[in-house]
Amino acid sequence: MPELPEVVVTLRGVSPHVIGKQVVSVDVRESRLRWPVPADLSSLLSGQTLLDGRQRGKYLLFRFPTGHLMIHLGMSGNLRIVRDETPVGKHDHVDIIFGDGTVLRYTDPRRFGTIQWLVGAPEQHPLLSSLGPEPFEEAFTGEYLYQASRGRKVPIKQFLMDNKVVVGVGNIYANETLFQCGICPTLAAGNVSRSRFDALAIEVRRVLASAIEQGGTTLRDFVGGDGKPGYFKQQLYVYGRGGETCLRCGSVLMEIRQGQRSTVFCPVCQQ
DNA sequence: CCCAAGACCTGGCGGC
DNA sequence: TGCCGCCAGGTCTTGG
Repeated sequence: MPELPEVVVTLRGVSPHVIGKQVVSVDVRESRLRWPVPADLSSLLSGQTLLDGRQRGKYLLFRFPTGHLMIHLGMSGNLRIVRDETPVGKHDHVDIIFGDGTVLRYTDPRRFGTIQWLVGAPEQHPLLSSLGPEPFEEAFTGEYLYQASRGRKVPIKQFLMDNKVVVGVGNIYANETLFQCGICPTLAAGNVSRSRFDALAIEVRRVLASAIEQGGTTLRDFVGGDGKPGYFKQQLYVYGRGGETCLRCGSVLMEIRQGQRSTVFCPVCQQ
């Protein structure tokens, strides 16, 4: 599933094809996503012009004159551009059809994603109101992480994946950034030093930016808005490599479970 | 408030 | 080839 880089790649891929265009209809073939897709989505959107698209954490926000279409891709979702005659696959749940025959198609086998219609300021929506800073925002600094972590006993890896702390860092990139910084993922967040948080903030930005440049990470089904997979997988140092050797020191990488997610780290490089 | 675990889904893979 | 258990990019909800 998409973490922040995949969401950004998706947004950049689809935007040029749909912004400024008018919706003629919406086809909802399966409304049972994480929450039901609004039954009247077609009548809400039809006739409206898509003004712009942006991203908040892993949420995509498409602005229309009367509100925002908010889309989350869950674990297995993707959004891409097809034509109105493109054959429909089993998990192609929603089509947003524009006047020139362009279709923004939402696909999601596991249906953990969501599509909602927001009226008013998106930041005030319950799903967005308590999100932490964007990793590329100025507010995201080592000092911020240090302050936010005081007194916290959660392992640093889970702290980094907490959307109230910072948005966009999921399981792949949490594993990768901690490796790059040489920080053991099981350390209590509250015990991590200020200088290590400085390095971590820098590394989170660097890893995410690099993944975006590579078109994201494709494990099996992620494709960007242009239908192409991402190539960051070739640059993963630890994720998916438990039991293999560390690319830095040659030790055997350990794999453990933290919060029901797999963590892979080098017991020598990360302490 | 903090933290851990359960819940929601489908599909791919390894093992037998 | 078939079935079974386990695993997967997220995050809300519940319970202690």
